[in-house]
Amino acid sequence: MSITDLQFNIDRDSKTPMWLQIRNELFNCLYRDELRPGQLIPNEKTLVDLFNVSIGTVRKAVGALEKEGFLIRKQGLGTFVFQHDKSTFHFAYFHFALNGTDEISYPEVEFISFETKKATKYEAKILNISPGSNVYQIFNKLGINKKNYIVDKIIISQAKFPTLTEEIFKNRANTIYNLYQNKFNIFITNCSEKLKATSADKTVSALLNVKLDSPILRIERIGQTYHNETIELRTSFVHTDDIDYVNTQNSTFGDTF
Amino acid sequence: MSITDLQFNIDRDSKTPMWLQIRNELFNCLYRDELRPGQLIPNEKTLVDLFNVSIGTVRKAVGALEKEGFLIRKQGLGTFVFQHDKSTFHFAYFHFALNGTDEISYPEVEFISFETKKATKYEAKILNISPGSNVYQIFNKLGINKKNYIVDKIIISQAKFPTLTEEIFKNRANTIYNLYQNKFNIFITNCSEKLKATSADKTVSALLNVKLDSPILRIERIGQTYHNETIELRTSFVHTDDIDYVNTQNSTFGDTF
DNA sequence: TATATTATATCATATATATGAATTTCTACT
DNA sequence: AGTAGAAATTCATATATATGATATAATATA
Repeated sequence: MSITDLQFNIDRDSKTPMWLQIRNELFNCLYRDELRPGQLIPNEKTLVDLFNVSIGTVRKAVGALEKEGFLIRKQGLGTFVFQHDKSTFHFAYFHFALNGTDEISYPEVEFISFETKKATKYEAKILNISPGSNVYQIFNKLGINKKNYIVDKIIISQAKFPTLTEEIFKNRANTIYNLYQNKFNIFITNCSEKLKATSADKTVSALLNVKLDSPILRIERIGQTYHNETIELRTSFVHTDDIDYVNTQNSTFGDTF
Repeated sequence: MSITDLQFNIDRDSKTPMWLQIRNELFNCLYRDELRPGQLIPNEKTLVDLFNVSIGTVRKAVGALEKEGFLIRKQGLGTFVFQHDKSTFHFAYFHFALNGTDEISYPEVEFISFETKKATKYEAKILNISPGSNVYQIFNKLGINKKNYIVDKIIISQAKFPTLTEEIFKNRANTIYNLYQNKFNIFITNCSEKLKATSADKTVSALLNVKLDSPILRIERIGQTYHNETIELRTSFVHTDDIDYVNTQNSTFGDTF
């Protein structure tokens, strides 16, 4: 079933503009997986025929999804569905820069452990699963320039990744989100992070080679899909003596929609 | 001298698109102060005549500046230059939410102190002034629901705010950025923040009523103008037991330009 | 005077169309 | 086989125009 076989209903008398209706229809195709990450979407002329509108209206709809980050337009080539990748990961999700610099460098990732355990009450609440159901708990160390600064604890529901094993996780050739996307058909579209200052407990101090009770930046990131289904709870413990968490607002402010 | 009297040169043969040239000309008007915060800019028809292009091209240029946050379009009313205000401040610059919630509430600000001192080497470097030149150092306490969580230290160059006094600062009716904007003609357009975990020193522990060496989130924010001239160095010390620093990426990612 | 109606100004949506730029694919030539 | 050039595909820019939606201002009416 190709997208070009689908029937779309654009209500010309609706109070919601046609371009927005088209944007929503295309968005639905994305999360219903009728358009998959990396895939080429139909060209503008085809979309014009499909939706029976003018090309300007199609361009406005596609432009909105491009601005939101779901589509990537390439002149002379076509429009593609965004996919997680080493190149795209970078700016979107990694917020650390070495002291004194503003450059965000790509982190080195080192696997620590992979285990199955029962979800805590809090984890279950966040992941919207029953307390006590199985989750994978994965630890990684992240570093820059051969020095480790970050311990990552990932919690994901086993039910959503039934075939995941330590081997598959360790042997992935790309980013973790790319693994979710390509092997499990789960596409993380938005993240929100909550930051706190804490101090190093025994585990963290050992892994990061810092003193017990050293100041540690604790980041809790929630990764969600198109319809805000929470997939991943990732807690980072960061030793910030040599690196900063960087957050830049480029313009005065910006409502997405 | 009104903007409508100015002469604009749009090169129709340039490789940079006309809409971008117009966007840049309008942006220049903004930072040259020919269009001031809150001001109504010429309507689309006038801009069409001014730049001698079609209305679609004008709309694309204005749309870009709107997306960047510099202009605010209001249907039926006109297009205005963004201004700092209590209502706009909110989402753009205050990143804290009470534990368990995602709502970012408006903080209560309490003045602590205002003094003139010599810039440290680091402050001078950030503010691009000579070490030892005069700066104002201003302390504030910020709270949510009558409880104080944040101490803010503001450093600004005296040379850029020659007439600023403690009285003027304390008696402002609006936000601090609004004061810069309206009384000193200095408009902060972009901020970048660097976060670290530290621990409470004597001053901070006293002001926030926490134990010495408690974990403290330290945020260094640099506020800049249109051309990235650094105006303000603001360091926040945050007691994060009850509040989180929240950072949300709404879509996969987003290049502004 | 207070309120409802009408007119006006301004941005928003939508169509139709033409030309340009970037990329890939095809084709002909050496 | 390899390369250069032409053709085709696709998105980007730009113009012209018509109609709609929204907010304010002006006017008429009770």
